[in-house]
Amino acid sequence: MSTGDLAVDVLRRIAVEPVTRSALAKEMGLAPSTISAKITDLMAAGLVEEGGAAPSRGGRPGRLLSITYQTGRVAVISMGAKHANVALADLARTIHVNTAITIDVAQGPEATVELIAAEVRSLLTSHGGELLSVGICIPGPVDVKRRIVIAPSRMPGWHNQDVGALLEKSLGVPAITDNDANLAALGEYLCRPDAASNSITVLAGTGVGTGIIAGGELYRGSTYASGDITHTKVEAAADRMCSCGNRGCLETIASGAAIVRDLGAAGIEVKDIFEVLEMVRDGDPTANGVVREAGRQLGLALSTVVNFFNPGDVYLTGALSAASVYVAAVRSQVYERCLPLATAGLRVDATQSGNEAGLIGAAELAILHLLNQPSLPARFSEPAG
Amino acid sequence: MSTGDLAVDVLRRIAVEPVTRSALAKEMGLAPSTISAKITDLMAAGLVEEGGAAPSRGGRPGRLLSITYQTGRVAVISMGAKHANVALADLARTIHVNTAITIDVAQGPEATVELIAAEVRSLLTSHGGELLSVGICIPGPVDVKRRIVIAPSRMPGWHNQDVGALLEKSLGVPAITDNDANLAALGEYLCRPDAASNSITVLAGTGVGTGIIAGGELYRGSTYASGDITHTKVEAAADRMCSCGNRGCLETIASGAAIVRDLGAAGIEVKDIFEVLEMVRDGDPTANGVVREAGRQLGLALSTVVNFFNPGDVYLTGALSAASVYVAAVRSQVYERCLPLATAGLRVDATQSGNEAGLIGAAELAILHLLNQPSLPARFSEPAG
DNA sequence: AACCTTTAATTCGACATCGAACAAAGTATC
DNA sequence: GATACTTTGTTCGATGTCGAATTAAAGGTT
Repeated sequence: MSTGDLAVDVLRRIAVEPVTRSALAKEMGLAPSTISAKITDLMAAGLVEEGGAAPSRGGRPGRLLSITYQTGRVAVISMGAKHANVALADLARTIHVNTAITIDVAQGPEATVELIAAEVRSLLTSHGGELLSVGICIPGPVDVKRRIVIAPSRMPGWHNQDVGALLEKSLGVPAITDNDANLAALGEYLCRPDAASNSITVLAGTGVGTGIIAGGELYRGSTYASGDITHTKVEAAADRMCSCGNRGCLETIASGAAIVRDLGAAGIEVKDIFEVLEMVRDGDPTANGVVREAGRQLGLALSTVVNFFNPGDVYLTGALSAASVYVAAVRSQVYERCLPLATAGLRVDATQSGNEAGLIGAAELAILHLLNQPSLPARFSEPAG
Repeated sequence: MSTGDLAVDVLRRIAVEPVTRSALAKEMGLAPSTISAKITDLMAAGLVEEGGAAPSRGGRPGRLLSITYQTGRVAVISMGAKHANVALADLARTIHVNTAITIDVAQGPEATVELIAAEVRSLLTSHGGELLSVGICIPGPVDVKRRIVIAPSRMPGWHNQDVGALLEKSLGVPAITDNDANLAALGEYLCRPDAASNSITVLAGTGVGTGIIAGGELYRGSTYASGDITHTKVEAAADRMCSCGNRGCLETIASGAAIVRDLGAAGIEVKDIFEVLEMVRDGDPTANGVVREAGRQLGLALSTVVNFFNPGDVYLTGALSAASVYVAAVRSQVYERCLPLATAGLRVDATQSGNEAGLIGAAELAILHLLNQPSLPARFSEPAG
């Protein structure tokens, strides 16, 4: 993810970890003189400072550069229908605190955002740091350009709402909004040093969504609707009616909601998908079977889009990705069903981010958004409060 | 499709149609001074010359620029198993001649390429022009980087063959090779002034393949295998065995080969898909029904990838796209099956290029390849032989 | 200790692009 | 037909990037 602004890219890289000028030049493929010039500017602006010397590698040791402003924080939020994760990250996208709060989207945007903003303020008070920017993952389509939620099936009353504006009003810093699966895809891509430049990230929790990375960039489609696979037709769901009006959709058989429903039909009453996952961990055979079957059906649907999109990696995130039977079922179906050329070198892997991929992606976009604000240097050069 | 080389982009634009400097600057979003500098260089190299004056638009009239070397031709070839189209295009990608010859891929690469090269030489003799470059569409996967054909199911004996090298050896000019559906997608994208930046192009002839444009660039996937939808599972094909080893693949019901087979099973013996299309034009009810059903099944499979990829446009090319029942069937299924957000603003349209999209895409890549050769200016400034 | 090798960082000239100002060559208006 | 206006194209200074040469600061060798 290049920002187009070289100074911003350099600053971001320095924020991740102190580095020397020559390391920056090599990593970013730029001339040493170019890096030197940028560093001179950034130091003059008070954004970067020289630290100690890097260990010599047989020659003159380099001088480590680090960002001056270390207490800046971005608040990142992952919204569900009943819960939200609220976290604080630094400019290197490292998450420092991550708390879960209870919300209810049915209460509407204003009340919900206020609950979230209160938690952000509480975290800042207890953990310190100055808030610079906010990013939020929405479980529904988001028109990123106009920054509004579009027809979210699981969030009635949120259509056309500008959640970013509500957050900005309450917290007083710039905010960005995007779909949860998109941000999970971005986060997973950023987390992995060896990530393929084309990947599909599945977010499997109560619902199932996917995010797409194409050519190393987040791909959102022509109407911000990309990544839907829940309405792929699968034979095993042929007789089930879907909320979309058709029959046989994946959603009716492979989502967390469907798993809960199926267990209920089998006489096992469970509250939510987390309870199911506990049963799976405890070795309950019925729960295990239902989760495995959901994984098989997802794998079946995924094989279609893998054949079409030919990604190098498929990442599984969300609550269900914690169940190894689920991951194994998806993987075996994808490898069995896809064409040999599509599976050559294909990796199907559960998230390595402890299900923080969405938050990391949100942090990335929030930081980029912040650094693209015209008034940036002033904010940054303020001493920490 | 930007080449990264500004001079090349400017030259390409001038080749399309004489333009003035200021029009170039506006179209390409560059400063007038930048264009002036480039034009000075290109004129010094003998590649561009000033023609007459453009009509005044209320002020000083512009001076039209055109390319000096107007007789340069690229040969573009579209290969099938039994036929090939061999054509000559100019630097503006306009196709001047297009002939069909009989080949047989079973004869192997050397013999087949020699037949094609002979036709290219014959066209040059009869129509004039100097050959600058060659591009060829292959009905199978092509590793563009290593420039070899990979495991083409319809071309046994061509695995790992470098068709480009054979063409270069025979014709003595640079050659490029790519998959036919990829080039059709590129050609269709280039043909349409209002093309969406994300599109799926279906090439439906004897087989069915798709090419993908993502963010205005041709997308080829991680192993050059992108665009396969023929192994999507469709209910109507549930009992049919596919060459891939699974059952229920789209290919067994919606391809030209399947249509021919189905008509045979219904007691109507036909030679190939072109014969079927003639019957459809003549109003044969059985042929009509089979083609319509094939379109419905393709539309069903397409709806899955449209939901996933959320393109702005879907283009139908290949022999079957000439049948309006086929196009209508695809369109109705896509609109019926896809999510409202994915079909908002979605266009599903038959090719407008008279099935020359693949050739146009091949011309594009061949010209870019040519212009990126280090020895370019010398070649171009030679007077026409 | 003197010298060579290796790596780090800067200096400086070349080049591409931009934007603003300017010159050129028409049309429109009175 | 004089003047104002409009559009085209060039000139010129500023900026950003590159690459080669140079300086800086270590470690290793004899």
